[in-house]
Amino acid sequence: MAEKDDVGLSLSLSLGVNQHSFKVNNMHHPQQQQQLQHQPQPVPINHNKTLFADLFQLPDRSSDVIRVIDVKSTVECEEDNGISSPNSAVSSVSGSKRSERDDDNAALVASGERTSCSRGSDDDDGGGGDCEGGRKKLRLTKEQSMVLEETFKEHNTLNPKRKQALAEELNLKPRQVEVWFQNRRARTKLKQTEVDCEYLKRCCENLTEDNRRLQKEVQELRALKSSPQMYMHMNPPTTLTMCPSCERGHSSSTSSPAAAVHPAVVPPTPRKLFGANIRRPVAVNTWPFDGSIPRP
DNA sequence: GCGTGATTGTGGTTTACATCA
DNA sequence: AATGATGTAAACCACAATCAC
Repeated sequence: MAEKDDVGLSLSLSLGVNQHSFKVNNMHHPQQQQQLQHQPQPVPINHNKTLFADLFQLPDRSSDVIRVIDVKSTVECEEDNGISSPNSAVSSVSGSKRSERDDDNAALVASGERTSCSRGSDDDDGGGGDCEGGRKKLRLTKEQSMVLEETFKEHNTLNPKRKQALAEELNLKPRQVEVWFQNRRARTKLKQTEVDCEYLKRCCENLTEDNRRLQKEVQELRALKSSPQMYMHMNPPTTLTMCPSCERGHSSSTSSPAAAVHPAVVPPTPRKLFGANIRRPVAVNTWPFDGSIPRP
């Protein structure tokens, strides 16, 4: 537990959380749902990654390594386990189907019975009284958290079958499992965003520095150009990088026009783009990634 | 104050169904 | 009458924002 959580983040392989573009399993017919459950899970697409890769033309796309943060890096929940037994699951509305929830809520609203405790009909079986005084929150046990966490790592979304199975295994309601996954995704994404932001800041600083240096180089070259004699006696460039946007060579550490003439002298060095000291954060993982993700 | 379970509102997608040319 | 295109409502899921413990 200690090793991965030193900084509260764990880095591993995976895609991120954002998966707007893949909401596939919403069939209402039992038959179709059944079929769906046997289909491979839709592979979420990380837009953050796309953004980075496209914006900065990351060289490393093949690996599709992104940072994914382990929000709940501290799976080691507090030791207050006594608070939460699976059976204390007084919270949550009904089952996994929104229609049920909506119907419940709608019914409550319609009958004017809706209070701050918006628990649905799930608690029909004796939970009705738990509501008084606002919603109560259960605390998942260490075991429940661990199982959820593991499942989340395998895949950060749920299909109905998995949800049901998890709920049964953990003695929770499907809705609770669903909510846990939603919150987990949201908080993972939040952490991811923070890391991305930090990363972008550093990229920006480095690019600014590079820009400053290149401007200086341009000035020097212009000066040289105005004195042809010196121009002829210049040494060849020692390093050269390819400008990713215009695909023309740029001398990066020497100032010679020759660099622009022979851009392929040195292969482009991706690190140049971000500066040598910046390493792009690695994706925090949530599920295994085989690299075969279709891109939009 | 923070972590986290739960709620609410919203948007996107798919399907079934009705209507029309 | 059969058929394909189109519009619409319903159901579902995921997400963002927020509440509350």
